[in-house]
Amino acid sequence: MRNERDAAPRERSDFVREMVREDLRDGKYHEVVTRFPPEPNGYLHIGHAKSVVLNFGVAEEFGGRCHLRFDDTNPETEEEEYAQSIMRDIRWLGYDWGEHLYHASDYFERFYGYAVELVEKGLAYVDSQSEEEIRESRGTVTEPGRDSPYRNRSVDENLDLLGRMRAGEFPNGAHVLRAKIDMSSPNMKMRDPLLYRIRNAAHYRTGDEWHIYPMYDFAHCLEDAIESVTHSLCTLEFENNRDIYDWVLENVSVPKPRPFQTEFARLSLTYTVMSKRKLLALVKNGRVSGWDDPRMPTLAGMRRRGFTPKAIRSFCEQVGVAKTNATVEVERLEHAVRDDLNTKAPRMMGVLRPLKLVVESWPADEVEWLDAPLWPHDVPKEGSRKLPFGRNLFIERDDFSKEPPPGFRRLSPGAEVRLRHAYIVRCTDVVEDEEGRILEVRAVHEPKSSSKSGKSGRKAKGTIHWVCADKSVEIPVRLYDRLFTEAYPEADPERSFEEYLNPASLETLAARCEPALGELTGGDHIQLERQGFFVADPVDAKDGFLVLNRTVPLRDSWARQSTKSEAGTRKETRQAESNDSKEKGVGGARRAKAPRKRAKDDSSRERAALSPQAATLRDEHGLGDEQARVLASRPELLRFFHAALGGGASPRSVARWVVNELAALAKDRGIEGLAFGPKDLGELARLVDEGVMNLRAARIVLEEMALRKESPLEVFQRLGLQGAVDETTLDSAVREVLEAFPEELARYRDGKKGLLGFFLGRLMEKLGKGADPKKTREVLGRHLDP
RNA sequence: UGGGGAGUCGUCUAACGGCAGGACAUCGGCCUUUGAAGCCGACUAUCCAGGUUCGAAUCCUGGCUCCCCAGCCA
Repeated sequence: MRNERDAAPRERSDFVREMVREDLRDGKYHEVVTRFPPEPNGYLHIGHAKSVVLNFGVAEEFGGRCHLRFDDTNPETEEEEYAQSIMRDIRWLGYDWGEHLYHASDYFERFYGYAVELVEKGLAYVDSQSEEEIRESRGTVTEPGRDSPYRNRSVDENLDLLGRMRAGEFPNGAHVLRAKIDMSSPNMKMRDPLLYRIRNAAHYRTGDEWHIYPMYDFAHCLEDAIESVTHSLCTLEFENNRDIYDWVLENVSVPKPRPFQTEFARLSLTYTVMSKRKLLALVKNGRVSGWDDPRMPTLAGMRRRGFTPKAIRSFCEQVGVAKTNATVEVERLEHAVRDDLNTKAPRMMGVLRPLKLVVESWPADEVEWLDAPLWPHDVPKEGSRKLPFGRNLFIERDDFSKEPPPGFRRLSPGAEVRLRHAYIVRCTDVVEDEEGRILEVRAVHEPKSSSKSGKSGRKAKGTIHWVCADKSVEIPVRLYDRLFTEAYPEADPERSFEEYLNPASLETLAARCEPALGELTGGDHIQLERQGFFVADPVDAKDGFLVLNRTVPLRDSWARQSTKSEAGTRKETRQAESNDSKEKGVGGARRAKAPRKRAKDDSSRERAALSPQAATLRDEHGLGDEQARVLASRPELLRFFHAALGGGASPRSVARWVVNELAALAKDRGIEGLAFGPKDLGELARLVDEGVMNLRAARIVLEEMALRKESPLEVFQRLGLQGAVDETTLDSAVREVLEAFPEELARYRDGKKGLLGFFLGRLMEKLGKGADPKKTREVLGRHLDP
């Protein structure tokens, strides 16, 4: 039943959803509760959007719910304004937490109760060392820490101190509450982590009620447990914190079933930075106009930039969820934006850098109002606007060239071009000033080529946009580009990311636009044909004032092509340099690449010679080098090997089972957790040696044996693995399989030999678990290549 | 050099011992009153080395590289 290839496309899945599905199936939970837990100390960015989409998405798909919970445990950085912006952004993205809005600060009293519980159990203590002493006695990653002199205070003293900390009797830093775990734990996070610190500061919600505030590691797991969260999804850097998460929940009385933490990779994007700290720095240093500057990767910025919630959501879904640290190319986001806007943004015309075009054949005082559709032929939407045409027009400076490069399909002396939605014109003259700057272009129009006359029989090789000079409106336009010049602005540890700010990330111009543009209101999306998608800035749109922000330019294969041919002469040199620059390039684009290549060289070294013990093992028992090496280095496997010997199987086969199969099984359960012993394994090896069962069947048997105490032969018989298949049944089975997959067969005969495995797989399925793969393959081979 | 994670086209991501697939990017072509969109095609990948297996991206062993952890931040 693996023929999903022809079935409906598999629903989008990832390791998180798979885990949730299993948990539900296994009855670990009966409902799914996730949460999005921002700290209100900054604005949400596209990285948070990934988490929002994941958490709300998973909850929705499994019929559960997702909580919005403010993780507001640090009074010094958090503000109501941030909380408001976060809620606004999540709603804008299209998600609704319903009644499930929570605050860690609402749980402060309960946290305190749990702290008291830990103290009473002797699992937490008040430490009165200075911050410095605590840091110093924590040890390093390679050296264990030392116990605090206050570690063994009595429960009563701890309780007393903790109560007075709460009451505000001490200055900041005088004491902390710590969990009593293990100062020599290899996991730094488990070296008596801090649970509470004194902060004599006003909290934006609880005011002066508290003088102690819980730390993340103490609070977060409790928040999840209190809310009956099932799947606590967080980013990879919290992997080390998972041990404390579990420790706390195992040691206090929280509702069951308790939540479990799972980590996934946070989102990084090229040409930007994504940490709140760095974004805050950009704001504070005035590098951008604020958190909602359209160049910022914040949701507020993207909204002003004209990105749509739908685009951001589908982008997040497309990049997927995994555990690999990865940086997504910003082009992917841009693609999602264009894809959405393509069917949502009506088309209009505006000239960014105007050049006067005089249609000499058109009467000076005559204006024709054309009817121009708002949508291209492939967007199934109705609607049009009135577009004035006259003698004096503006066209884009880039759309005229006195000496056109090859392939130029726009206006040039003597050449014809179509004016979008209007007439074909031919350039008759160019007016320049003394320095050769082009002042205006003159042309004549072809009256019979009007767009409204349908197929006029005339074709121009290109089409350009334009506006009527007298009837146009001037609108300020902001052209946004990437905020940084480097794909990985944080890659160089020697330099600040701010050194890579793109000086040209914002260009403001006064565009000449067709009259319909004047009707726009804040938040409206449009496409300026041939240029890009734009949005009427929703923040600056006040009192009838209008500014257009360029959301994203259109793809421009001409620009790509022309820069390429411009650089044509340099091409060879660049090619020659490319190896060199790849090695030392500043661009982090290659930063993961270079080391990878190096790895290849390093590991192709000869492997160290066999140890004396391994050599003895090999010679005494006739083992392979690899088998001997593994056995010699794993005492528990070696013991098992020796104990399994003597049952009649060849030492080499026994070694094979021990080294390959036993090692794998013992990985999760441990050798002691296995239901079989050395003798059983030896017997299995013998049965294979003697041809009673084939290797494939034996592996299935072994898996069963690991779970339940049962002899190899018993399992073998119980599962009906004796697959003595005679030639004729084999033959007809092969025929049937080949007939069932005619397409694959054709491709195989066409040279796609990899399909042999595909057929064999199907065959083995058909023949049952006991079938002998060698024999089956032989017969299959005869049919495939007669 | 302690512990915890991760390595699949340029980029992101699938394949749960059986056809290395998709998307973005790139490059061609078709179409075109947007050099857009759309359509068609091409290109390029399993970190390395051994081993097990009829068959390995997947299992075993070893190595390499990258990320995270020594805040009274989250």
